[in-house]
Amino acid sequence: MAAAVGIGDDTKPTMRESLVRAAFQLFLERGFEQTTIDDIVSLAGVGRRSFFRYFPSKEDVVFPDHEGCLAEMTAFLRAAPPDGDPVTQACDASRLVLRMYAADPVFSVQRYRLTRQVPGLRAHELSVVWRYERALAEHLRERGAERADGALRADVVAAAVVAAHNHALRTWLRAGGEGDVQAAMDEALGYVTRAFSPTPPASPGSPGSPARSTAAAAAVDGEDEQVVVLLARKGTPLWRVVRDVEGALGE
Amino acid sequence: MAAAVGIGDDTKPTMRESLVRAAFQLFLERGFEQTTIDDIVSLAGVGRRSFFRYFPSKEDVVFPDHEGCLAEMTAFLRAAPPDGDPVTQACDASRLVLRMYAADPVFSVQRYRLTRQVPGLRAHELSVVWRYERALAEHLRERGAERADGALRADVVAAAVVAAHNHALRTWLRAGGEGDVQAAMDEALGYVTRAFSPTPPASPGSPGSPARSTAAAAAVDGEDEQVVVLLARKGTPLWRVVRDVEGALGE
DNA sequence: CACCCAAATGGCACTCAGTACCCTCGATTA
DNA sequence: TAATCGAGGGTACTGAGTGCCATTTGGGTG
Repeated sequence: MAAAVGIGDDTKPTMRESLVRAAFQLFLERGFEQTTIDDIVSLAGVGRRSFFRYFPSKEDVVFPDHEGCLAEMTAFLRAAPPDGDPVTQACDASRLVLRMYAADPVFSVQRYRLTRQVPGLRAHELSVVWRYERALAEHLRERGAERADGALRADVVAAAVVAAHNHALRTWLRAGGEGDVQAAMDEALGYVTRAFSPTPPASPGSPGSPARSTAAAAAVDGEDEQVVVLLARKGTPLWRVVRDVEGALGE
Repeated sequence: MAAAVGIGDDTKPTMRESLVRAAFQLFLERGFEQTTIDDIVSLAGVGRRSFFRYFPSKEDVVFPDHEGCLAEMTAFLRAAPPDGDPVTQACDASRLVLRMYAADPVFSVQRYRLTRQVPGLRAHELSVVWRYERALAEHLRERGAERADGALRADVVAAAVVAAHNHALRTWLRAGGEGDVQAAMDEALGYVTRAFSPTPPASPGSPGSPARSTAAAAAVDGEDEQVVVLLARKGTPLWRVVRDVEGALGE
């Protein structure tokens, strides 16, 4: 998943990149509403019709990578081991989204400031976030179907995970992208998992069942501690690595 | 707060009521997107300009009473006793919103079916719900400022309350407005209050505390392809593995 | 090289939401 | 009666988004 705006890329930028770059330049220097589609496409030097081939609406150009990120997240959830803790998996899925933001802090902060002051963008962001939340809730519902209140719990936990995620993320964005997002996210998600873990989960390093060895990852019993060895080609999709290593780590 | 559409009201309907009535008639018989503002105002027998005097957008006519309901809720929260339990107050505030829906089940069900199948309306509803959630979060933050994690907790609890509210409400709406909403709402909100009760289920060995220094990853150039070797203790939190391996994988 | 095909792009015209501005009408009041 | 004021109506405009068709581009293939 290349950076949102292909800075430092000496190859000819794609149409998407040109449009995003032109749009953000204008949005930042004169505002979202004060910028028309015609302004964007004329700065990018492309036809007006092309804009709507790449972005269904003016708002979508502000979130150019969310469609792919959502797909990545659903793939991650689908590939999650059925015997793992669904809440933990949901948290890990939300960390996947955080990665996208953290990959380009400057861009993320610019976008945050934009969406904060443009009501139309805030509304659009809500519908984006809503899709993540639905994906999490669906996963939790499927994996927690044995509970009597499974559907309710799924909705509530998904909302809580998203809220914690947004809290940590926005605190970081408000601070201009300075500081340790990961740590803040860990704390926020930890708060959620603590609230929704009726049975205190086994502490890390539990001498549990032997790990199932996958094609890529395997557990090995060392002298005094078990370790996991993972081999993966460079460029392997992260979710695939995660899936393979997750079982071996034994939760 | 009078019913949304003044049925059985023998006085001359106000402009608002005429517009809402005409709009819903057309939305239900030919769909939201297939209905233009001109259609609505000509059916209502008023000028086109008048529509936008009463509703800032076409979507707003579908939620004619939310502005007042939100004001009612914020007033309720502001008037809540300072020594009460903020979470309980937030739940009660959400019950206030439920009352608005339950006051006119037919209208609520019609609107639900409409918003479910029109993306634009769903997006608009999200921004409406978002304002309720912000109001709850603000209240929780103000009333729970003594906690260290007050702001995080406020966001998470507000999201959980709203999610529980929506779960119960939508289940009822999906069933056509039949059954006891109040009971379902009590159960849903009870689930949230239990999860965030003043005495949390203190879980020893909390999963939030990350194990230190457990994973390491490095990229190695092989004969014909690069591979990544990962070593990790069993039980290492998955997110930590992800963090360590993602750099090595080189995107 | 000529040709062709398919995808990508550009151009044009159109619908419709939303806004700015001004007009009319009727009721109240100085 | 004149001045005022508020509710509503009318007109024209901007700009987002769409459908349709022409044009270009970049391979293959004879």
